[in-house]
Amino acid sequence: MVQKIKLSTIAGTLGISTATVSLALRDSPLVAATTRERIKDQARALGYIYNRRAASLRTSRSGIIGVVVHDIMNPFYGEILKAIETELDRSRHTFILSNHYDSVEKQRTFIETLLQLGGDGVIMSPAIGTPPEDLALAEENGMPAILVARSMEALGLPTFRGDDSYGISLATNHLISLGHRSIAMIGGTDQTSTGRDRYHGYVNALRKAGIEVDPDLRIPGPRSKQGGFEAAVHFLSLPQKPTAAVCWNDLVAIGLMNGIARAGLVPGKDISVTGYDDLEEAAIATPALTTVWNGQAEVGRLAARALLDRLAGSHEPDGIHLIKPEMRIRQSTEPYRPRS
Amino acid sequence: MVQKIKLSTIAGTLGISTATVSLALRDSPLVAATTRERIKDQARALGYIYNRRAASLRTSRSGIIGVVVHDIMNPFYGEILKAIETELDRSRHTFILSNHYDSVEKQRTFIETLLQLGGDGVIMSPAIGTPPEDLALAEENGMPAILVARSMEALGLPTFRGDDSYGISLATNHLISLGHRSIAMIGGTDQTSTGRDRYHGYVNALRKAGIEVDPDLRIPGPRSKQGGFEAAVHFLSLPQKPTAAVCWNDLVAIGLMNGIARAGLVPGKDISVTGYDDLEEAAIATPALTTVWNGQAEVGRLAARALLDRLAGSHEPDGIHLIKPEMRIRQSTEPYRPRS
DNA sequence: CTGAAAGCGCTTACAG
DNA sequence: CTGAAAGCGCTTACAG
Repeated sequence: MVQKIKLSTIAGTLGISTATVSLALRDSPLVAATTRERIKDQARALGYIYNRRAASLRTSRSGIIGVVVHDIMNPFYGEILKAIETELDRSRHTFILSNHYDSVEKQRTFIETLLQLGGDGVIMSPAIGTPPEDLALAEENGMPAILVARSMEALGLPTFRGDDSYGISLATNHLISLGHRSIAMIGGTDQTSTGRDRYHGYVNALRKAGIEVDPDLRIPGPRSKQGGFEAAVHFLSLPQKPTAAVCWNDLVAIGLMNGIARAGLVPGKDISVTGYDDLEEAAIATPALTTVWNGQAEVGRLAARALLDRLAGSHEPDGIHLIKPEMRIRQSTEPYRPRS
Repeated sequence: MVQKIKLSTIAGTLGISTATVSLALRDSPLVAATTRERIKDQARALGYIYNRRAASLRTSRSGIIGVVVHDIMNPFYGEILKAIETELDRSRHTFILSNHYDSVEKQRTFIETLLQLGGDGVIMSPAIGTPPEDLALAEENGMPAILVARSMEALGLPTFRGDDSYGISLATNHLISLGHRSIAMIGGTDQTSTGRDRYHGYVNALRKAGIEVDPDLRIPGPRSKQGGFEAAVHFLSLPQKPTAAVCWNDLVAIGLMNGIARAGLVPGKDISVTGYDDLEEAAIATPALTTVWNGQAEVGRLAARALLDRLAGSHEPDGIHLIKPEMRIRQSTEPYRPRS
């Protein structure tokens, strides 16, 4: 590295002040167009690199937005992130990403780091067990927070997610309408709002159809392909011999179908399976997965817009914004027929 | 937000200088242990937030490391990233992630942003068509770069990736040893070093076994599940009726198997399929995928370590470090039998 | 072991 | 339309 080029270097070589250079580089109308061009050319020629930390120290805005979710390798979050990225790119913000893996400490460390870097805002899907103070920390230090996919009732922060209770009832009703009566629910946890909502949606749909709810038909836990795959053994050995499974999400459904196939049964034919989310992958699974579109791209896009609007000064109403899920019927569900 | 707490606030309330506070908060032995504790307690009590931009402006180190790959939603990169994250977390570095989607402009913007933020270093899998100047830009401005998964011969930067030519020959030889003679290669591109190496490895393995290479058995392009799925139609209609397919990666292989199943054939039985990478998902695919372990976690871990070592002053030898791939035989490959 | 002072590279009133 | 000067919040020699 040679010697650092800074504003004053440009100003010096051109015989003008740093104030004018600073203004010109940010396209201020206060600087004459010709001067502006001369300055920009010189900056380019010298290989000038704008020092954002200096600027940020002065203005106390950094252009950095933090995003923290459970796991970016989970395509559900991946699809949300992609939408956030698209929206943020457009407004020239830099985003810093982190997984919390549901560790409250890892999440808090991330929020602190973001504050230290002068983050302008944060979009997060809070870790299980997040104490409200951890989110309040952000807001108290002038860093607005927006929630996606999971709610935190205590704080009334702007939140964007799907209507889980309604969505899961769509899947359950679809199976009921095909004649299924013994329907298991695979995966999820009572520790998140999403988990509770989906289980209630499933229970309510069964009750409305006059089907007795058998708690043994619930296999909580799985949230991944691996989890769904492993749950197949448990599912297939249930004495009630369920003919259908409502899965926590597409990953669990695909894993479960793989496990069912491994056991010699045909998913779709022998056992009807529904997913949740409608990941890109759902349509090309074998059999193609019947699932519930959960609006990941919408969630990401709206959350990013809400944050940008807030940073621009407009104050949208807080509270939960629910995206309405939609049924996607494919080949993994078929009319009821008894299991041998 | 209330009024900002800074070093001088702490110093003021305690009646000492900011120099002492600064030293104490970073555990300098220059400050007496009792003073240090008193200062730390006060910092905590006041809710002090360290201002990294100010510190970074002064020290010209930021603790930020950039990582840019083709697409973080691709589990191949996801597994590399997870290993990088683990290694970087340990040394209290913050990492900024970006996709370039093989857009040279998006990649350059990212490098520039990183320089503006004072990034300490960057780990990247360069976009197709990256001009050497773009990487030189980083080095020239004092930001060391480490390459993963893809090479850029021109610059001699430290590079960590699998030995593609050797790895693909493992898969090809495995199929040959099962008696297959008509073996297609699905996916990949000649525009990356990886793509060229894998195709050559496949061609060489066939030649060594005395099998004539038929260029029509190559279906270049696919790199995703969707791509593999769509390629199935083309593959199944090849007049040569190949009985096996060496796939560009696990995603293509899984997609291809889904496509084969959709067409009424049984992947593994009717058509043997190999993947590449050994993603977590390979083992639970149906049938379980025979593939080549490509050492993603190793690549990520070693690249992160190499960068941290360089930042700590030690200068490892540049050049390409190849991870040796290993065969993972599962159920998607079986002995040859003619196609009807 | 602790303090006074300069300086990192910007931006922003304030003058002219 | 342009310039001189202060200040953002740290860290680091340098004194004592």
